[in-house]
Amino acid sequence: MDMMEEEAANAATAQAAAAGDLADVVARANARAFLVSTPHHHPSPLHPLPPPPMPQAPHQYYPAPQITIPYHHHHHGELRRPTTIAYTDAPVPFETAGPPSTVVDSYHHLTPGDAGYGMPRPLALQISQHALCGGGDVVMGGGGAGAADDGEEAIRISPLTPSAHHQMMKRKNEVKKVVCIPAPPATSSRGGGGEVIPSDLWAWRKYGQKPIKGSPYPRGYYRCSSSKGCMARKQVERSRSDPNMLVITYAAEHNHPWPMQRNVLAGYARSHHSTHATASSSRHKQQQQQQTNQLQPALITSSSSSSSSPFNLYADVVLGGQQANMMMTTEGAGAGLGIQPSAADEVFAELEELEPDNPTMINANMQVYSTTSRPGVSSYDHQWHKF
DNA sequence: CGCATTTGACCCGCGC
DNA sequence: GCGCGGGTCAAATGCG
Repeated sequence: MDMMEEEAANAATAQAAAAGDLADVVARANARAFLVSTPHHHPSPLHPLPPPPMPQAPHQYYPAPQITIPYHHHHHGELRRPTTIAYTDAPVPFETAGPPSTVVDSYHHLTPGDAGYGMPRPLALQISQHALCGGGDVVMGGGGAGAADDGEEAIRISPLTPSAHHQMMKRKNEVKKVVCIPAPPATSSRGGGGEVIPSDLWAWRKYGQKPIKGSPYPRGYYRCSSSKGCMARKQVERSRSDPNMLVITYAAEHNHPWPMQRNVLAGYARSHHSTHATASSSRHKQQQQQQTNQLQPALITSSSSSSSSPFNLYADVVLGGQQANMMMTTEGAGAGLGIQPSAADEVFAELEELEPDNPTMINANMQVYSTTSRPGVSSYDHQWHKF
C-alpha cells in the first residue's frame, strides 16, 4: 500500500469513525490480524501469492506452542470452557486430527501448502469441544470427476468460453476451503434474501443465488471483483443445523495480490453512504443494508466482560473437528498468536480512534477447514488444513 | 458510466 | 434418456 492508499484508507477510517461505524475497521482489523497472525506463509508452489501490500515488517514467527484460554464469552454470550490451543507450523495431521461427524461431504486431498483467499493460513489449531458449524451440516455440492491438479484452476486466467469455463468449474476437483463463522442474526427486514456475510477484505461480487435442496437457506455465489480474470469464488450459506453459523466455501484462488484498500473501501463507502441515506427505493435500500451488514458481522460483540484489553480478537478456529477459541489481544496473546505488534498497534489505533472510551471486542469466530472433492468417497473425508 | 445485486434461464453432471 | 440439483450467465435495475 502506498502512501496515497494509506491516506485514503485512513481517511476512510476517519470517515467511518465519524459515522460511528466500526464495521470497516473491524473488518480490516480482522483481516489484518489474520494475515499477520500466520506464523508461516505457505504459498502454494502452484500459485504463490504475492505478499500482501501491507506496511508491516516481514512475517515474524512467534513460538507459541500452546495457549490456554480462560472462560470467555462466545459470540452469543454463552460461556465457553477453558480452551487449550496448540498450534504449529508443522503440517496438520489431517487424517488423525479429525472428526467429525458430518461436516463436509465429498472433499479430499489438500496440499499443505495450499493457501490463499486471504484467510488465515497457518493457524493449525487443535482444540476442545464444539461441533463444527454448530453441529456440522456443511454439505458441499458434489464433487465431480476428474483428476486435475488442485492448483490448476486457480492459476488459470480464464479466457474460456462461458460454457467451457463452466464445464471446467464443475468437473474440477477443486480445492475448497470451508470457513464457518458466526452469522449475524437473520434480520427480518432482510427477509430471506441473501446472506449476511462478513467482509474478508477481498472484493466479492455476487453473481448468483440458489435455494439449496434440504436447506431453508439459499446459497449465495460470489466471485472476486478485484481483478478481471481472477477465478476466486466463494459460496455463502447458513448452516442448516445452526442458522447462527455461516458457511463460506472458498474455491479457486486469487491470482492477484490483496485488493487495494481503496477498492475495499470504495465498495464499502458505497454501502456505507447509502446506509445513511434518508430514503431510497425499497429494493436498493435493502441491498445496501445487506451490504452494510456484511461488514458488521457478528464480528463485533460489544463486549464488556472479557476485555480488559482494548483490542481483543476472538477467533474460533476449527481444525481436526475441534474448535479453538482463540482470543487475541494486542498484548500478550497477540504476540503469542503471532500478531505482529505493528499490525496490532495499527488496528488498535484504529479502534481507539473510533471508540476511545469503549473497548471493542472483535469477534472473529471462525471455524476453518479445507477440503477438496473426491469422487467416490462415500464416507466423510475431511482433511484439516492449516491456514 | 461503472459497479453492484437480483433473478430467471440455461448448462452440465450425476443418478436412476 | 430423463429429471434433479447445483453452478453460472446475463439482462434488468438501481445508485453515486
